Amino acid sequence: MEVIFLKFYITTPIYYVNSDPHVGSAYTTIIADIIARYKRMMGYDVFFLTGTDEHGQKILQAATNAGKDPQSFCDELAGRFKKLWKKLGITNDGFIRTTDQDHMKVVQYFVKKMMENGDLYKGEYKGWYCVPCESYWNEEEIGAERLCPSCGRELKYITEENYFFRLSKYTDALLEHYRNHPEFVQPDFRRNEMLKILEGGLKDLSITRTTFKWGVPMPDDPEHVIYVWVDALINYISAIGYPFDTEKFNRYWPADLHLIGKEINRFHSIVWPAMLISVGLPLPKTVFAHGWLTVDGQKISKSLGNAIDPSYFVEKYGNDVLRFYLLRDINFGKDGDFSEKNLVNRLNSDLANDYGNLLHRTLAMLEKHYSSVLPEPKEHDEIDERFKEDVMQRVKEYEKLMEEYSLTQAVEKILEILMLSNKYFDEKRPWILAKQKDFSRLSTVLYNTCEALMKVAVMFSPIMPDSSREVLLRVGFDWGPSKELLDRWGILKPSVRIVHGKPLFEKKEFATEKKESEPRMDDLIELDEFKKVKLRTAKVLSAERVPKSDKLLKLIVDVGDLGQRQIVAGIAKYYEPESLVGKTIIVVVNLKPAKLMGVESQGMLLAAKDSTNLRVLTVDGDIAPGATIS
RNA sequence: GGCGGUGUAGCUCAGAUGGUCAGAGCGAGUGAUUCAUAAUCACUAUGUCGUGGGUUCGAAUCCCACCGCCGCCA
Repeated sequence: MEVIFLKFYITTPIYYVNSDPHVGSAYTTIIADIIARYKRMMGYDVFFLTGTDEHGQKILQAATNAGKDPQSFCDELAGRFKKLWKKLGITNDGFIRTTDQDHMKVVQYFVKKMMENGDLYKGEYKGWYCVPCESYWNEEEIGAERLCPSCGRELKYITEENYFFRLSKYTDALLEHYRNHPEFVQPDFRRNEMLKILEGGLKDLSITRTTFKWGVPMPDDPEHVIYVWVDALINYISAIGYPFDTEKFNRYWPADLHLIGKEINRFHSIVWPAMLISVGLPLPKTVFAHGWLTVDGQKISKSLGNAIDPSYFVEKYGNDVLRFYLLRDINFGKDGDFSEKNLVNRLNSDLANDYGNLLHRTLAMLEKHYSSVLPEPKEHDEIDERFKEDVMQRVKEYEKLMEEYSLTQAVEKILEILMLSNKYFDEKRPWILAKQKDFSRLSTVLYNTCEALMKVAVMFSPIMPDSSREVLLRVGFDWGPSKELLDRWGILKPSVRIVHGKPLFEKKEFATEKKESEPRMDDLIELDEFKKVKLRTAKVLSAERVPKSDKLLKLIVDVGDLGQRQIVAGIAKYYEPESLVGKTIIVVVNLKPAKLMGVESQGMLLAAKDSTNLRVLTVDGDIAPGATIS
């Protein structure tokens, strides 16, 4: 009889250690962790791998700049990644470094095998090369400036003898695989991009370098160092024992999911599979290329200084909140914007209000009316039954969505349960039942709400492990989340002791105060937008108070070729009408007319205001009324 | 330059095969309620479904053109 065993091998990219980890790498790793935890909960034997990519010219450069030898530089950076993952609650089973001796041996073994299979040949490369990017560029790609299309730096024309991988040979095999395995590359729009490349035919790939030494030496030809990407990709199999620990390797390979960012899709969806075919290994089941994060609408970049340190958010809001926010607010797969303001919104409304408060109000009543002992549900009606069905339906949908990596949609199902539960609670009015001493119905309401909350905590547990554990403890569980807890209604044992406890999530305020002199990047406007505002100089011909208003003055101004305008302005507290006459002021002339206290205003004058005073803007010296301002 | 995608309420976005598809959440407003973390529940969107044409009895949904943004490739 065949024993069915469920395994799940998931990987993140190995991160390039030329700088500290930022939200981008944290995002990928957190998502992978969520999937890994989910699969474990569902009973899979999970192997979750992450690690660091430590070879190549750029690392060498970064190490040199830091005044360190490359290995100790890498050791330090790899340590920082490990530390951050620990802080983020990442449950990786392996951490691979490409400078591990074991890994380097496997790379050589792998490349040798490609060679034996006739997939490598020595060729001469002539052309433009970007040293920092370790990339070759075609003449057509670089333009007249001869700058690197990727980093913008100067290119060198070089002639180099390299080993090439016969990537072109695998075009058809890959196309075939794409056709037979529509789930191979996700999301589907990424798959289509790769298909287009394949349909255009592949070129052979240069896979060694001779200009530096920081890498894995080519077997039997140590003048050559293996291209960093080839080195890096092999991590996915070297980390699980290929080719020496066959038991472990056969257990986990092929990978179920390579989770990556969209920028490295081509290496994972074309180059890597071709390499695997070359040595006769099965291909990973799915490559999922997620989108990029922007921060407050801006691309993450060092020059903008917005490369956020994820630790900041963990310390300020807690790990659960950060993880929840990333899944909830950034539609997994697409690009999305990371903003602290939205994070606080989600924390307050979804977590503190809908989730934490529901738990709190439920447990408070149990404490008060049942001395913190979960009662047995008694009388029930069609509302109770419908509630159970609605919840269980969401549970099933959640499982389905998680399976297909629709993570954001899966979270929405959990939140739907919370909304249903709050609604159920309000419909049933347990506080009224308590006053009426209707314990037969009160017990049912409180039990059902607890059961729903337990399910929510279980569903949330891959995403928010800490708070989920807390909720489970409070409703009387001292063991971890598992699939069984989701399978049917009525898991909670009556008579178990519950714990009321403190609010689960504390609300936060997001300080929006900004220095006006320091506009944030997201406040910037296009020149076009500014140009929409038509400003002119205007000479004040007359000024008088608007009757029955202590704020408004009515001015008649001369705007040169635009004639005279009547402007109503709220400056009466700061100016005597007559003192304005004769002044040349600045007015907006294309503002929609508006009526203030029944008086039409055909424009707006500009004024500067601080906490105590207001002064009308004027011009420096004489200029004709109606002069344009730009 | 080629190919692909996208443009829907203030914000973030859902809207197979054209006909309750004009929606959800957040924010805002009104009401209810008081068990609870000023929480919850109900009700409220006159949105040119980017613009202009076309096909059709009928289009956010199909076709063409244009504008904007994005991606992949070159």
